Amino acid sequence: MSNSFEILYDEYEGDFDLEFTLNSGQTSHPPFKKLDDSYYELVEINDELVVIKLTQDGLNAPLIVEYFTQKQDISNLVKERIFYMFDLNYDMKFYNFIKNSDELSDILEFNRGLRIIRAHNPFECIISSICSANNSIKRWTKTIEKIREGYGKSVQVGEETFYMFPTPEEFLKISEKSLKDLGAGYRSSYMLNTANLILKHDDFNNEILNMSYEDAFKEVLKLEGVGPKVADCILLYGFNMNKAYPVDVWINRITTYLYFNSKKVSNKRIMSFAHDKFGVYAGYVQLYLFNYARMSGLMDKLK
DNA sequence: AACCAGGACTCTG
DNA sequence: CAGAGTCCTGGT
Repeated sequence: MSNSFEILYDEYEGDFDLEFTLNSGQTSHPPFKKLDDSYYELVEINDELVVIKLTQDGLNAPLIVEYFTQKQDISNLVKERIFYMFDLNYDMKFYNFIKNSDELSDILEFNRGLRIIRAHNPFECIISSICSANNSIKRWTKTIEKIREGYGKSVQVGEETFYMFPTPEEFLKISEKSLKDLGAGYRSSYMLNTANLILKHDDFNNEILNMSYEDAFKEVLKLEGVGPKVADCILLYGFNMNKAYPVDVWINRITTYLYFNSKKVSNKRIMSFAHDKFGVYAGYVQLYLFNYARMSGLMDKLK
């Protein structure tokens, strides 16, 4: 059965544009499935699989939420999940911070309505992030979708089937050869070894969650296939740590363009610069700069 | 058909 | 600590 409700502009902080956000290339998970003018995603709420359908007619328009479930009305829980997923309670001081910066104020306008998308859970985020390393968004998306369709739980609504990312137990049933066949390449063994380690390490997620950003970074870096960039993606999207500033080529290019007069600067220096300069807003600044660098055409010219 | 883009890892200086 | 080569595959 299905239920529905709306989330109105004055219920959340700041601006929100669903479509813009979902298409911004964030590697927390692949884009939601689009059918007609709505976006669908399968989520797990209190051990129950729920298909969520989201519709929004542009920036700050009412977000129409419909969900499909076996049990009764769980609108409160679904709403809570959506607020978490798109960080709808986020800190408005970020807007003021970025608005008052000479280098960043144009970028705020360009990205109006863009939000961080939080991953469904740390495990999915960690494995997906490892798969994103040295990979294109397109190929990464294809691989993750095939992993879901081949090995995750599924729910059917009407004609459509929706898939979860596999749990650690389900994931570890995949052979290395199968993962390679799905396009994960040499990352396959990293993904499997890390999944195995997390499954054996009892309370891994809670331990990370209770650490400072700095300690968590060092800990996640120990996982196979996780370097500085992937570590920061995991902490930002999977563990809600907003100090993370994942530095990929795009972030390196635009940060050096804006703050280092386009000189060559190592990723390591970019990271520590961002921590000093942006503090707790680093994660959002990264998202806004990344999207701007990809979408504005500016970086293509500079290349 | 050769070459490049995209991060992590490993080895070397 | 920095720099270089290798890994896989889709794109030119």
